[in-house]
Amino acid sequence: MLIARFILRLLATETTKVTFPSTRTRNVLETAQCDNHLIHYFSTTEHQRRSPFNSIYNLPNNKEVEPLHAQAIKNGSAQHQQVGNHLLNLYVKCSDLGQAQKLFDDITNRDVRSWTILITGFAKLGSTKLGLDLFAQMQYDGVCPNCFTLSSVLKCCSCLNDLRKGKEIHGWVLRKGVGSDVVLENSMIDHYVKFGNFDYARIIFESMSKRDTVSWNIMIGAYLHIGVVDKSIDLFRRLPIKDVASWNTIIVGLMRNGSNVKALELLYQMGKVGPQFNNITFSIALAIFASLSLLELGRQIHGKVLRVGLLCDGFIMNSLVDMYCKCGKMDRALAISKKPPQGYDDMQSSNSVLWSSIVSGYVQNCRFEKAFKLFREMVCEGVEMDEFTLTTLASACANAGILEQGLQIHALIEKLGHKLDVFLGSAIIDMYAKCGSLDEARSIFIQTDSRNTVLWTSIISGCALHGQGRESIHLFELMLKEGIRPNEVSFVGVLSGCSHAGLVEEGHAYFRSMQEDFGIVPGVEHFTCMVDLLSRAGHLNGAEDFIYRNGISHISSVWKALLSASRLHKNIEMGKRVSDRLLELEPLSAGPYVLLSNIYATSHRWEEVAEARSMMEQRGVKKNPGQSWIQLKNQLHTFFRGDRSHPQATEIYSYLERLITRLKEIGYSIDTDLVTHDVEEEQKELILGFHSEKLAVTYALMSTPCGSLIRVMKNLRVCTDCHAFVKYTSKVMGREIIVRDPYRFHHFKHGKCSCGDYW
DNA sequence: TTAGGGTTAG
Repeated sequence: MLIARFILRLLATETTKVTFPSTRTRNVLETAQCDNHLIHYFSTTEHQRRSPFNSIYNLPNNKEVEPLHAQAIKNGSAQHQQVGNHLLNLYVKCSDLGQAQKLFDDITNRDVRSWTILITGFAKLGSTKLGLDLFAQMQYDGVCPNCFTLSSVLKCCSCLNDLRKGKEIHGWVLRKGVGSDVVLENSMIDHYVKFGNFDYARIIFESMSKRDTVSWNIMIGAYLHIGVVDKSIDLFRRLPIKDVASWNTIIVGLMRNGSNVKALELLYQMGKVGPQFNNITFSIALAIFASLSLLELGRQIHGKVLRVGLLCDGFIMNSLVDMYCKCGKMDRALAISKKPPQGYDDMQSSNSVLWSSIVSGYVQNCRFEKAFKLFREMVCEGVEMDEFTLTTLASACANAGILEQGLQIHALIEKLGHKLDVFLGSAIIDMYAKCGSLDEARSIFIQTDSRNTVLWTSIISGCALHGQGRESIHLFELMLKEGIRPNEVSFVGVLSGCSHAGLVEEGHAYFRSMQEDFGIVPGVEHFTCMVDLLSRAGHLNGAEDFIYRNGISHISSVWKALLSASRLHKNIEMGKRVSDRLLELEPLSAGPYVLLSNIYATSHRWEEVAEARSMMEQRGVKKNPGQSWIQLKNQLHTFFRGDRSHPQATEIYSYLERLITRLKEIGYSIDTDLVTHDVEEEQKELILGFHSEKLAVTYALMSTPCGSLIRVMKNLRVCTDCHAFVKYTSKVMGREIIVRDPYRFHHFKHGKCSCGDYW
């Protein structure tokens, strides 16, 4: 109901109008009577330039300004202050700083406004160093700056991270008694906010004799920036006149603080009682709908955007594409992205955002091959590869487990000279960890200089993934020592580390500390880790008790963990009870049936095995087939259980048979308990012999040089027989073998596995 | 003063 009313209101709204040039500017020109062409320019083009949404479209083009300039030179008025300043303004507005500088040098009687226009131009267009140089020259020339000059100079200081210079300006203002000017005071507040000097900002805000909406908006934004959501909402409610920027600021700030639903509520309120939406509001609305996967509302905005002719706005278009990608509608996203935006000021960057959204969309939808194909196209078309795109690509390599491609992405990052910020750093650490190179992940971690919670969590989880529970704990403690506050994911990392290494006591302690010291309410993942920890360590009854005590018996993942451990510890009674519970919760998932039949098979209760299998068939539940893959020389080789489709299948099977004979000589015996069908011993041996990881390891042994590392990826957990098989193989063949299953890594070396047979 | 794409999880 709320949403429906919201949409109705939204569709009825009109949008803010912005015109250029302002009436004031036009009057200046008219009174100056400087040049017929200039007056003609403004009087005839204003209505043509009018666009309801964005001043970008109202900006002049330098091809239009140049004839005006030429005419003014002809009339001898260009070097005069009034006309000169106005032309200067036009050049700045069309971003032609070169011409602006030339003209500035030509103006004979420059006043404070001439200096200010150019300094403001430098500040707005990012040439902040030049802005400060010009300010120094202005002071040298003895020209006294006004409030507008100082405001732009402060902006330059903020961009250049020059807090000292900003403070100098502040001191200068206090000494000279420039007087209270709201624009200047706003800039000072903004400057201090950007440097995290929140107290200074608040002192200035509270001492202001007159505040405008901008002053309030900056403070609201500042509170949101430091995560003080309640205070920002309080300030927003007290704000007497809320303009469109006030609403946009609070809504986008809530979204960035993770309060998406609250942001949605305020957006609804804005539609009901607030000002008309502008293009920024639409962009924010699309981002909210994207993050909440509200496709229908996103579509409504799309319709509105089309009706008001906003689709050509680069920002809006990118937001729309991203919304469709995040809602899984890649075709819609691609269709929109085909139409290039018009009148956009930074095509290169906009294009990069667009490609990045689509690559990210493919990664989120697990279409890694498509993502890499797009990446290759981006390289061919010379699209700028920024940190955003590269982070997404690193994440794709991590999820697909393709180390070779990951190495290429890392090399590209270094070639382009990108610094590993927290995002890129975390993604690269995660990529190396998930591709099996924990040492490399550690070395990258050591090299990073700015580390936040996510970056620390990436390496902690990486260690857990490789079964290095002690190392996970060590890093977690180091993180605490450095004053970095763990979040809920950090605890999943350290708990799963404890679980993989059998560290029961430590796991319990962290689970308590998470709630008591950090106030984090345990979620499904934490509970699952705890049940896993307890049950794998053999405390099956304790784990079941934990489930009921914590009121989590409706969560299927905790029962799955317990069921898996019941099989590991061959506890049939528990296995039966747990699988019954699990089948009630998830009647259509294959896992419980397979685990249950495995439990019965372990005790040779073939009737029950058959019963479980037939129940599965009757309900139309299909088991996900076991699959392993390896990458050799840029080519993926995939194997299924009993697969004979590989061109070298005959050689692989004969090699495998010979290998098994050799392994048996040193003590390997096939664990026939694992076979889930009631078949003859010899037949069971054959079925086990065909498990996909055995085929993949065998093919790797045949195709790679002696002594080289073998990496195998697997979609299901490794069975105990294959685990033993790979252990013996690593000993007999003198090879290091890494197997990645969906939950962790196994490093096999000299006949031992890094998991210590505990997985 | 406000807008778009990025990282960690049984």
